[in-house]
This record gives sequence, structure tokens and C-alpha cells, in this order.
Amino acid sequence: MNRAEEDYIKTIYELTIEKKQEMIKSNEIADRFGFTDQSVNEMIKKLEKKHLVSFVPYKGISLTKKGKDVAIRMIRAHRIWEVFLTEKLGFSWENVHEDAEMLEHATSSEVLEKLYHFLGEPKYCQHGNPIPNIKGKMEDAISLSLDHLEVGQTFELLRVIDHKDLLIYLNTQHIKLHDQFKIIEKDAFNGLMKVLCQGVEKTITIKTAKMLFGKLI
Amino acid sequence: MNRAEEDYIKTIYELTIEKKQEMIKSNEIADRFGFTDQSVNEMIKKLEKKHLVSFVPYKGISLTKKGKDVAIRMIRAHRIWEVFLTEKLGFSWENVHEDAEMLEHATSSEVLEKLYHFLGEPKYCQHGNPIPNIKGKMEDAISLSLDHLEVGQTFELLRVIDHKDLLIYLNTQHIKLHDQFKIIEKDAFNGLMKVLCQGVEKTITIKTAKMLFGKLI
DNA sequence: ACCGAAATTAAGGCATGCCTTAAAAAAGGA
DNA sequence: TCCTTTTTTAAGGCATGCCTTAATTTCGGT
Repeated sequence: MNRAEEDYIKTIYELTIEKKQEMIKSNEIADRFGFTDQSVNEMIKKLEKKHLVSFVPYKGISLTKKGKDVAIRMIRAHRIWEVFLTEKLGFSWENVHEDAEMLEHATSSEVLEKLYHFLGEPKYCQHGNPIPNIKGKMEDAISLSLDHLEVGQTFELLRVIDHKDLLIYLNTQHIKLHDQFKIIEKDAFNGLMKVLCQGVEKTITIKTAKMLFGKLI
Repeated sequence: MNRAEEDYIKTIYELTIEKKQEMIKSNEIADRFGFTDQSVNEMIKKLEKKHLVSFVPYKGISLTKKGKDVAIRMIRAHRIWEVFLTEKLGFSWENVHEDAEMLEHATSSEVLEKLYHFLGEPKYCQHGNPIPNIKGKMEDAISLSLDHLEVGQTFELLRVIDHKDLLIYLNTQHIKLHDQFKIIEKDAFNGLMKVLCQGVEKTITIKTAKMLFGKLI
């Protein structure tokens, strides 16, 4: 497994999660990478030979059990490094993605497991995404987004989408995981909602609220 | 700078140290990698274009200032990761080389410097090699080897060659950095020396003694 | 100054992972 | 069913980093 192959496997996995569909089309992968369909097709054939993906023409691409194991192992490495970078090295949560991306591809199983233990075997990364256990079992990501709440309901922030711009915005607003939100007003016409966040009134867009996940209190 | 280029730069640097010569021949690089001279020549031309090495036909290859900076930066990353792996993750000193090698190529400057700080800004790796500072300044490696001592002299072990087999041997003998050695007997004919190591009598070969460095006490 | 050994260059090949252009096949709506 | 759109395949190209075989150039000792 070289870097290119790993990137394909991981991307296919991420796309199946994001799109909530079993089968991914090659053009979806091509769009993600900015490659052409043909390049993607060649690589898919290669991965199929290695029994990492299964490809049914005109239906789509999916990961095999083996492919999914590889993907989850990379997700695990990525999130463990994110915890290390924030918890131990003091990085801010918007600045860990690229470095974790590089480190995850340079991490042996021995290093990964010792690092995990060193970190106290965390269950979540700094963005609230669950860390798969060593066998690849992973809790479902919290899926209730803030925009679904009704006026008057209260919510604890447990997961945010790992997009740099969002994270920077949240920093400016001093919003962090485990903050509590109470919905004061929803303005569907303008796509805005007014919330009480840790006692402070804030107005955020529905678009932003869709990137914030948690549970009702 | 891709992985192949980085490996060349680092290897040229290591060879100039090991051979104590300014100019390296391409066949020396080829031998080290197990590549052919021609492959090495092609890469050297490429590195020359990037002003990382200077190449004088029939004289040899040397790193430019820029190339040396790159090399030292990699040495720095390598040794810092070795400290992390042993000190924080509990790896034994013979098992850190390969992982440090992978990680060093996946480390941004930001991560490296924060990691260095996290480790308490160590001056030496676990094998006793000096860690260059952020500007690339590095102490000379301790160069007095055990085989040079005379009977009766006492020595503190400060650096060992980073060869897996040696390190494993040292483990079996419970020999570690800062142990004290007193020379009891030298048997040049058989290439053996008898020493008192931390009060325990041991017989080691001159060949092994040449891989142990330290200072007289 | 010459000659053999060593070092360098030349020329062509191979696999990888990407590209483009173009043809063929299947899907799916009218 | 047919026809447009989407998807897939085919064919050939390019850069990288390695390879082999075969010149050619320089070095260094006699």
C-alpha cells in the first residue's frame, strides 16, 4: 500500500459516510481529488486486484472488508495524531488536520498503539469524532445537528465538522466542545438562528448550525 | 523535496561524516542504497539543478550550504523522534530507527519544534548522538572509542553506534549510556578486551569496543 | 606518454500514477 | 423504444526514479 492507494481507500470510505450510500461513483472520487475519471478508473482496477475495493460497472465502487479495515485503521491513526497534536503539543484544533494527515501515513502499528496508550486511550478526537478501537469498532458519530432543534430546547455541543474555516470562526466566538446552546429564535426566512451559548446571545446561520452536532439536554 | 531526494541528501551527509571526507563518490552512494551508479548520477544532476549538491566530475559530490541545512534538519527530526519514541512511548533503543525514519519525513517545522519543546529540549538522542539546534548548530559527536583506552583507564559510555545488532547485544549485557568501564586487560592478538563494567567483569571484542564512545574519567 | 582502471555519460527500458482524446456501452427519461 | 447523457474502456503521452548495456572520458601509475 503506497500513499496514492491509501488516499483512495480513505477517500472512498469518507465518501460512503458523507453521502450515506453504499456505492460510490468514480466521478465522485475524481471530483474529490481533482483527478480525471480515467485516472480514478485505473486506480480502482488496481485496488480491485488487491481485493481492497469491489467495482460493479455502472453501479459503483465499494470497499471490501479488507479495504474498510485499512480505511478505519487510517481514520484511527489520523484521530489519534490529532489528539496528540492538540493535547500534548498545544496545537489549536484548526491546525491539526494536515499534520495528522502526513503523520498517519508514517505510523507503524507499534507506534500507533503505544501512542494511543500514552494519550490515555481517548475515545474522541478534538473535533468530537469517535476513534475506532484497535479492532476497528467505532461508535456512530453524533448526528443531531443544531439546526434541527426547536426554540426552547437545550443542546450540548459534542462534535463539529473538521473544516478549517468553521473552526476558526468557532474560535473567534469562543465556542468549544461541551458548550451548551439554548435556542432562542429561528428565522428560517433569513436562514438564521439566535442562541444562548454559555449564557451569551449569539446569532448564527443555519448553514453553520448544520455543522454543529450534539445531544439534547 | 520528495522522499527520494531527501534520502539522497541525508545519505550524502552521513557519508561525509562517516568517511571524514569532503567529497563523496557516486559509487559510494550507490553502494549504500544498492542502486547503480547511473541512477545515482541522474539524481545528483537533479539535486545539482536545485542547488542542493555540488558535483565536480572525477572529484566527487558534496552538499551545498542549502543541502547541508536540509540534511541537518532531517537529522534533527530523526533524533527528536527517537527521543519521543523511547522516552514517551517506551520503545527500546534498538527499535526506534525505522519508525523515526518514517516520521522524520512526515514532520512539519511546527510539529518538530513543538515536539522538541514538549520533550524538554534534549541535547542528545538515546544513542548519545547530539541533536542539532534549530539553527543547525550541533556539538561534535563524542569520538573517543573504548578500544583506544589503556589498561587501568576508566571511561564513561556516552555514545553508541546505532546498529540494531549492537544495541541488542548491549541489552543482553545490561550495558547502557553513562555506564562506567575500567580496562582490565587488552588482548590485541585475539582482538579482545576485558573490562569492568559497573563493577561486573566482561569480555568484549575490539570490534565492539570501536562502536562505543565516551570520555575518560 | 601510454594504458588499464575508474568514473561518467549516453541511450533505451520499465512501472507508477497521473494526463488527454476518443470510442463504446449501459442507463434512464421522454 | 429510442436517444441523450453518463459511465466505462481504449490508446497513447508525460514525469519520476529506478534499471541495463555500452560508449566515452579522465585519472593515475609506469
